[in-house]
Formats: sequence, structure tokens, C-alpha cells
Amino acid sequence: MTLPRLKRSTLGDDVYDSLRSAVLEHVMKPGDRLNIDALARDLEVSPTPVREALARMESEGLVRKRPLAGYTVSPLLTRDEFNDMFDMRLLLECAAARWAATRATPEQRSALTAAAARTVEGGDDRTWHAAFTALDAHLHDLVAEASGSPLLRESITRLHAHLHLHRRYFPYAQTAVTNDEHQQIAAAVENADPDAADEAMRLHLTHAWERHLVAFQD
Amino acid sequence: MTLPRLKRSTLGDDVYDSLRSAVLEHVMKPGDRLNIDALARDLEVSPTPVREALARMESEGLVRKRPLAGYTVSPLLTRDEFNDMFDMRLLLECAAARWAATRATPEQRSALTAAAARTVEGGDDRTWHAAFTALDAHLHDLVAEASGSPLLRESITRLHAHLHLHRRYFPYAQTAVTNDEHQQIAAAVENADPDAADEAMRLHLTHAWERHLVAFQD
DNA sequence: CTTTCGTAGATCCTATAGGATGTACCCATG
DNA sequence: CATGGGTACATCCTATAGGATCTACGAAAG
Repeated sequence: MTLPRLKRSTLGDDVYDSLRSAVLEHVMKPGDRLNIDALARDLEVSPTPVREALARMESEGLVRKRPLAGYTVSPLLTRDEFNDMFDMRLLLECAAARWAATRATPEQRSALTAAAARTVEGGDDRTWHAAFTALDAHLHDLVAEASGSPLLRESITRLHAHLHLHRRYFPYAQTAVTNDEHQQIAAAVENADPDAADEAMRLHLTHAWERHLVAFQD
Repeated sequence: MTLPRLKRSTLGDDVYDSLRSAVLEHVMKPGDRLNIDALARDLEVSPTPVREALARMESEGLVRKRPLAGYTVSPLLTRDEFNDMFDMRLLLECAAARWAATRATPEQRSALTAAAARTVEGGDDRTWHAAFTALDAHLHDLVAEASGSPLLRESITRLHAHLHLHRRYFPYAQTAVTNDEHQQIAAAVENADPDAADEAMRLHLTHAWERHLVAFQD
């Protein structure tokens, strides 16, 4: 018999969750200074667990630290960095799709197909876009999980944090309907066709890349 | 004119460097408990910067944290985790070699060739092995750097931390001479031949994999 | 008007102390 | 002898305070 893992947590972990979502959900914008004492007051804790949370976030690239001068939210990606990120996505996520096609469990395959079938209903642009990105991120994580490689999934998750940051800042860069692309990926995985899965993911990412590039017209 | 970046650091950063090398150089073995107060006494600092350093190390997978029960050095990789790591190495480092072949600067190419030409001189087994792994790690980092992708290099560096941990624990798993393999990689990059670089790296990693597998005869 | 210097304030970094939790040992009991 | 419970100790977690550093604003000199 297996019992559910019990989840004890410290203040440091809670502060980390709060700050991480605050950065990802854009409550604090890139470049903003993070005043440790102020954060501690707002969260009604002492500075110590705040420092601990910031140290973790720095190691993940969400914030930057300048010794003796404080933390700031990581700046937005430059055009070069953004292109580099998509090169990495192509490398990692296409491999994930390929591996998922051969190693995914039946449950994972059907979950992927179900997620790809879902569509986002109306509402104003802002909430619609938020729901859409959440769905997209969920689907990509399903593929990463189905790859059967914990390390690969972790690497992809790391990349997506930065992608999410960028998306929130340019909310209308990606408005085209990508359901078809998602369904092709899911179908390829369902059919256990590695080459097709790789190619479908490549197509999807390349299109996403092009849609995002408009944000860099400088 | 460009001035050298000035390197101010806090105690937390220094503690991090110290603890990281202590784990990597195997001063503290996998599974060992890390007593925060004791570490603070040994390093002659207060527990606060120690906690900060451990938080960073946990995010990198070097230590594990159990809330309200302390930190421990991450356990050695299981056979599955080890295989997963080499799958990732094949994916990442072959791509790095491929990109390096097309995008490396002339300086990077010659540095790579020079590193591949170096050999490790005698001494007792232990120091020889240490020098050898250092040379191998340096060469792989040169390839990662020459890829021109900061994200790719960072991912590879992350993997190598765990690899290094494993190597130190089974110091005699890799004794074959790999200079030939290194030189083939360097030559392919020098000749700007992506396919050859990919293949040479694949061969090198596959052989390394087989050499390491003997550690798992259980 | 521009630049330099100096001071005041805010902020970061570190150390110390106390409350909360986990761990280990010993004793009692079946 | 094995098992369960209770207590003492060690350790972790958090809060608070003080010293060191950085930043920003204003005044003085060129």
C-alpha cells in the first residue's frame, strides 16, 4: 500500500511559491527592484526566509542578484537570447515528442489527446489569452512528462518559465489558433510514430517562433 | 574600452563555493547529513549565509532538503537515472558539437584542438585520474562554449556536476585512453563538419557510457 | 550650466537569540 | 525478548538588531 506523500513546508518554501508566481504572473515586472525588507513586511515574515527564496530563484534565472545592492527581476530576453531559447526548445521538445511516441504509457497518450482536443472559450482578450497560454503550457508539459525522461522534463520546465515571462509581456504576440498543430502532435504520439511526432513538434514550435518574433521589431 | 568585471561577493557566495567544491570533490559523501550549525562553525560564519548557500545548491540538485529535518548530500544516481543522464548528454552534447562545427570562432577551434592534444602525465592512480577527469570536463566545456548557445552550455554544465559526483565515487570506471576520441571531435570542429562532429561526440559518449556501466553490476 | 564632492537615508548583509520540530535513547510493559 | 511510549537533547526555523555598503539628493566649485 502506498500512502500519499505528506507535504510539510517551511516559510521559505511558501515565500518562494508566492514570489515565483508573482514574477511569472507579472505582478512584478522585469527590471523591478526587489526590496527584501518590504517583501518581508508584505508577506508578514522576517527577511531570512525571503533571502532563502530569492537565492533559489536566482539559481533558476528568475531574478538577478548584485552583491550588496539587492535583487532585481530578470530583464526580458533580448532578441538573441530569445532565438537561443527557441533553438533549445526545438532541440529539447522535439526529442521529447520523439521519445514520448515510443515510451509513453497508454494513460499519458490519452491524456495528451484529450488536452489537444480542448479549446478555449471566449471572454475578453486578456482572460482568453491567459487560458490559452495555460493550456499550451500544460500540453507541452504532458509531452515532456510522457518522454519518460525526468531530466529532459526538468530542462523543458526551466525554459518555459522564461517563455511564460515573455508571453505575459507581449500578450498579443500569439493569437493564431494552434489547435491543429497540437492535435497533430497528440496524434503522432498516439500512433507511436516518432518521426511524425518530431516533425509535428518542429512545425508547431517554428510557427510559434514566427508569431513571437513580431515583438522584436526594433 | 572594456574594464574587467569587478567581483564583489558576499559571505553567502563564498560559502556556496566552498560547499559546492566540498560536495563535488567528495569531501562530503552522498547521503551525508549537513548540519547547518556545524558548517557555520567550521566556516566561521553564522547560519544565515549557510542556509542561503544550501538553498541554491538544492535548486541545482546537489543537496536535498527535508523540511524541518535538515539537508543531506544528494544520493548517487540510480542505474535508471544514470542512463537518463547519458541520454541527455547524447542529446545536448551532440547538438553542441554540431553547432560548434558551424559557429565556433577561430580562437575556440584552436583552443579545442590544443586541449585535445594534451595528455595526462603519470603520477599515482588517484592524482592521474583527477587530472584526467579535469581535462575531459574542460574539453567538453570548450565544445559547449563553442556552440554559441549560452542556454545549451548551462544545461550541459548542470549535467556535468552530477557526472563528476559519480566519477569521483567510482574513480576507476573510466581508465581507457580517450585521446583519440577527443581529437576526432576537435578535428571535426576544426574542419567545420557538423555531421562528423555529431558522430564523433556520439561515439565518444557511447564509449564513456559503456565504461561507466561497470559501476552498476548489482 | 556642468561637474564634483559630501552627507543623509535607505538597503543589504551578518550575527545572535528564542521557539518549534524532529530524533534518539531509555524505560516500562506485554 | 520484542514492542510501545515518554522524555531529553540536538537541530532546524524564524525573528530581531546592529554594522557595512550603496544610492540619491543637494551644495559648492569650475
